[in-house]
Amino acid sequence: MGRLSELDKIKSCPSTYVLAINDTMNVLNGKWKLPIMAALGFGKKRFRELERDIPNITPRMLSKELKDLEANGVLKRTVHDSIPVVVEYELTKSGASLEAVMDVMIEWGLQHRKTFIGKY
Amino acid sequence: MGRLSELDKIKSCPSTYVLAINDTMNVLNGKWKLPIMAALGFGKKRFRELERDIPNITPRMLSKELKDLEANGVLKRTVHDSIPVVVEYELTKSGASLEAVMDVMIEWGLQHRKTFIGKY
DNA sequence: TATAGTGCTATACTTTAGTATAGTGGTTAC
DNA sequence: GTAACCACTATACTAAAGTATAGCACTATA
Repeated sequence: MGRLSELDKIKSCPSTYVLAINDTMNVLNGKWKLPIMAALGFGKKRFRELERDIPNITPRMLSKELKDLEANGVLKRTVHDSIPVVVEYELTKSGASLEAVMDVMIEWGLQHRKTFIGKY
Repeated sequence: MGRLSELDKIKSCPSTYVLAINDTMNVLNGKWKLPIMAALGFGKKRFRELERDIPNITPRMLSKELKDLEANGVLKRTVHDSIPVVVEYELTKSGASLEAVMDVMIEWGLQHRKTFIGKY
């Protein structure tokens, strides 16, 4: 109840909730963030692993997007001080919680494609 | 049950579900689509009304984004053949159903901002 | 008939996002 | 010692997204 009415309160003010939605969308913005998050959904991975798992991504973009995602607190970069160094990337709790958001996006996307292809 | 396992099946294949998520994100992509959808959340509006309600949008962008949104089937453009003509834009059923997706984005966005500001 | 509003479009430009290609400094395997 | 792998960075470019400014065809109002 308290939760629902809080959401309702926010939704009565577009400029506020547009900000909140933008916060969410910005985390996944661009061509490569989603594939990266998806690749990390199965567990921690190293830089070169990600580069191989995500077709056509360049190291430049991978590096940049990993930094963005880390800055947004949805993934964590760990440097193991072994020799040679091993660098691993994994989702944070916040990043993992994005899965719930992605789930509803998957459902809407599939539904939309169904009704859409039917019409046109 | 059938629904949940369908989602699970899709989620086991990243290339498929990344597509579905992209379908959803593309509908709201760019700087202006979300503000437009938000403005139409309260009911039908005319072109100039939208232009006034959305700060700093240019008619060029408004026109372009309205076309995109219409092409994506989330809003409908109606020309009333009165004199002078009145053009109205409103959400379709599909567009209105996006609200559920936006709701979870609002919740994640707010939660994320809370934990995030706490940390940095 | 001049002024203002509606619903746009056209042209030119800037800014941001993404690509292509090469290279660095370290490590290990042959 | 040279070839190859790791985790990137640097430079230069192209393409896409967004902005600025002006204008058009129409109607309504004074």
